[in-house]
Amino acid sequence: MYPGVVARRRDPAVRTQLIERAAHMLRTREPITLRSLVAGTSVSTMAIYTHFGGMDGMWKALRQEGFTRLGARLAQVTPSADPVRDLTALIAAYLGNALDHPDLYRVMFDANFDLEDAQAADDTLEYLVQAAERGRRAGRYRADTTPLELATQSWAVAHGLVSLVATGPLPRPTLAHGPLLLTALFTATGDDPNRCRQSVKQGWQPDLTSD
Amino acid sequence: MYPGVVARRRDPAVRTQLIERAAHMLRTREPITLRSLVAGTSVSTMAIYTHFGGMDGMWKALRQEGFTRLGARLAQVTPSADPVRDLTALIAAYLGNALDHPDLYRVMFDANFDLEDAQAADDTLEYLVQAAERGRRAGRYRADTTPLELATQSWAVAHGLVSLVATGPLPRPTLAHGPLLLTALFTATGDDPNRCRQSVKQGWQPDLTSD
DNA sequence: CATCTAAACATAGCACGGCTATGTTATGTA
DNA sequence: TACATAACATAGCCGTGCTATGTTTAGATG
Repeated sequence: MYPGVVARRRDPAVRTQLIERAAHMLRTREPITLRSLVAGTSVSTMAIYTHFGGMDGMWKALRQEGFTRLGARLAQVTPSADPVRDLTALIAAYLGNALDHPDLYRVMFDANFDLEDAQAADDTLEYLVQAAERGRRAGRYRADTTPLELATQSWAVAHGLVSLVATGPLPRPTLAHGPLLLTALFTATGDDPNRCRQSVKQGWQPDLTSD
Repeated sequence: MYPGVVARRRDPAVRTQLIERAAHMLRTREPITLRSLVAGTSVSTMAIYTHFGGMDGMWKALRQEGFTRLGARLAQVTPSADPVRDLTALIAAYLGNALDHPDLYRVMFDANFDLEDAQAADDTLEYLVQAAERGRRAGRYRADTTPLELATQSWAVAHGLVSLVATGPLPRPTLAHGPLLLTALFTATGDDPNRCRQSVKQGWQPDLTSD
């Protein structure tokens, strides 16, 4: 009788509000439960089910949000004429993000790593790949290492260091090993040692108060 | 009247049984809850409280167990005349352990990293420190890097790589970057490039079917 | 060996967690 | 304006960790 009839649309603002509140509760170390999350908002517990399908979906969306924020932070790194400096700066930004939001960082790598949009993780890696690609074109790396490989290796080093510090047993000064590790990696990939040290030194400014 | 009286002692076998069952449930992906853990055993839920003080204490003990197993695996690495080979072999064993028991590995680095005995984590690190120390004495490394620093750096690299593979988004073949990363690190610390490559190649045999 | 103490142990029930069933309301098309 | 549909509110279910309480048992003492 009314064939093309379409019902009430869900309000995207509710979804955003819930994710932002969850991120804030994570930051302030409040336990995030179905009821505590909706408490203080104008919506009921059912909102979590209509917008996320349950708490699992909410955590998934929160992981997604973490990658989005990381991507935004990496985007703030302005490319220069020195790709090695840039790649270092990207890694430093990665560390800064993890240190500023350790709980969110941990959530990002939780539970089977299922994201709503797996592309989001690839997109952040792409920042590193791009810098590596420019480094390869600039002749700073040997051709037998692909940009993706170098980006992945840089990521592994950064993740290992920062996760052991931000959510692990190592003390914060351990981060000072970052430049040495990156220099070791870049040099092993073909960059000139002295030039590499310079580039890494210039790029290594982990801004720990941005967001 | 009976001043020095001592009451019934708790049975250590119960504690061991519960931890082993928890480890097994972790391996078989069964959800570990207070009730599901004691189900199938002859003990009641109260046993978790007398032996661990609650589920938190049980997880803590399980983390401890993880480090104990890791230590046992590292102990299987027999030292040779080549300390760089040995350090590489230790890292390979570390990776093998994490890949064999990814869930236990994740638990080990969960939640504020509080262990029953913080020494256990240091003890496993000590294996790496010892190898690094022997490497320094053999003149393979410069004196401006302490054995603890080199061990920590090796750990960070290994942890970053294996956690992104075992419980993260990277595919398993990514582990093949291990030798390159270690060679880069050891070379940057002063080892001769060719000799280092040899040592790493000899040490890199991640036995993934032990335990 | 009998006795008494204290802790291990079992049982029952609490508060809170995620989730679902069901009723109500708002939205947008016809 | 009428109606179909899905967003939304409410209430209650089951499973969770935990605690209160009663019972049992190991073991030192005399």
